[in-house]
Amino acid sequence: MTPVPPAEISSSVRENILRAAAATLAAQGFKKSTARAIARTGGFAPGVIYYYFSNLDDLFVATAEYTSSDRFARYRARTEGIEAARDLLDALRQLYREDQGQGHVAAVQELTAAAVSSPRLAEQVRLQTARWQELAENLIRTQIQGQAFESFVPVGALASMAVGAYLGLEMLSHLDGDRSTPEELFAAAEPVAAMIDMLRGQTDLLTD
Amino acid sequence: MTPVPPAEISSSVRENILRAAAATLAAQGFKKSTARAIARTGGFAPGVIYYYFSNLDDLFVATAEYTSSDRFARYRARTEGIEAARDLLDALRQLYREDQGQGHVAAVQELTAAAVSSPRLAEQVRLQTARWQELAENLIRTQIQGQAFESFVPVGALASMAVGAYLGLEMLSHLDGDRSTPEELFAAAEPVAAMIDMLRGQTDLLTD
DNA sequence: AACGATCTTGAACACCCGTTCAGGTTAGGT
DNA sequence: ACCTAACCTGAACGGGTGTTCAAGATCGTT
Repeated sequence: MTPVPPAEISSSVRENILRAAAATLAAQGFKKSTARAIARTGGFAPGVIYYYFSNLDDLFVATAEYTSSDRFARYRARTEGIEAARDLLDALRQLYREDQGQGHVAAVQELTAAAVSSPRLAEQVRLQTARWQELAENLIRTQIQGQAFESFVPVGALASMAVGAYLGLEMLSHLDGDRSTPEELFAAAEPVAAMIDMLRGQTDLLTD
Repeated sequence: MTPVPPAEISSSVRENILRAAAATLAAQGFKKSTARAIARTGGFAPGVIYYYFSNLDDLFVATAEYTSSDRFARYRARTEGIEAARDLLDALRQLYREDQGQGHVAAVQELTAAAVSSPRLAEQVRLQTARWQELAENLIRTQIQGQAFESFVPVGALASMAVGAYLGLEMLSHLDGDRSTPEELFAAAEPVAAMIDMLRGQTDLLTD
């Protein structure tokens, strides 16, 4: 009777459910992501969800973790240690391109909106957001290290802004049904990156 | 039999429904914003919704227009013509404070997420977003007018970024249940504003 | 005072929801 | 061959959904 799976052990089925949940969220939105809809997407019976998760809320919390961690790991690995702002920008542009159409971006957005009515989900989304915030802070710190303006930059706040801009960018792009490329936005960041690289080492430009 | 109200004429009831819809969206999220829930919030019978709107989708499209236009008008009036970057920042900070807790911000967010499954709603949200984008472009253009770097600035892309950051900021703040103030983010923008004001008129700083 | 147009109500309709669970399937140990 | 534990199925349950509509309320005009 409703046995909990032995945790740890197995299972690709669990992951299959998570993928189906993410895909359904991205394609249909939170309201239409019913147990039946998710099951249809994944090609399994609705009942199986309740073998691996105790209820739908549980599934969505797990989905928030799944869709973000996956992506986070790749972002961290591919940006850590990059020193030139130009290279960092290119890396981000490339990562963004790869994620487009994967559906995880849209899923996160739906889950964020859904968080109003689920404290557990809200907590999970906050947690994931904090990880991104920290990653952004590290990237910014690497960029400005040794710059003349290093001590002027409010890193935490700037990181919040960057994360916000990134989320907003995805939001807007998703609104279009992913019709618009974010290429122009990355292009806009290019002069900034160039300026940062140019200033590197010039220590007395803003001390006046 | 289901007569359409003579348009134009009347009605504060219609607005009352829109307010109730926005409030319910903000407090309960899109999924729980049912006809009955909205009616309970507004203190009217569920049936009345269908006298003023042809269905719930219609109501949400109208709500997207209502919550954004209201706010947009105030933003435009209170920022147009401001020349000093510092003053603009203060105006935005003040406007943001006033809107906090009004619920319109959260409502827009819910509607944006809901747009995946409603083409008409998606179209309306896109339309409102375009208006904000245009406002941002005008503000930026005013700020950089006559600056040394005027010709370097990709105004359109920068405006997209600003709108994205603003949306993202609201998203993050809403996630907290509005526990966190965005004060620190505005603080982060202060050095930037100061720099813009400082550079005003110095025409040959970046021509190298 | 009576009327018609306008507005409001809430019970009723068919339908879909999250969740359960008795039963079926599978696979490995003996 | 048989047993057992794990896994999977989908019909069935009570309850909530969007929407309709007959009936009632309201009110300016006559």
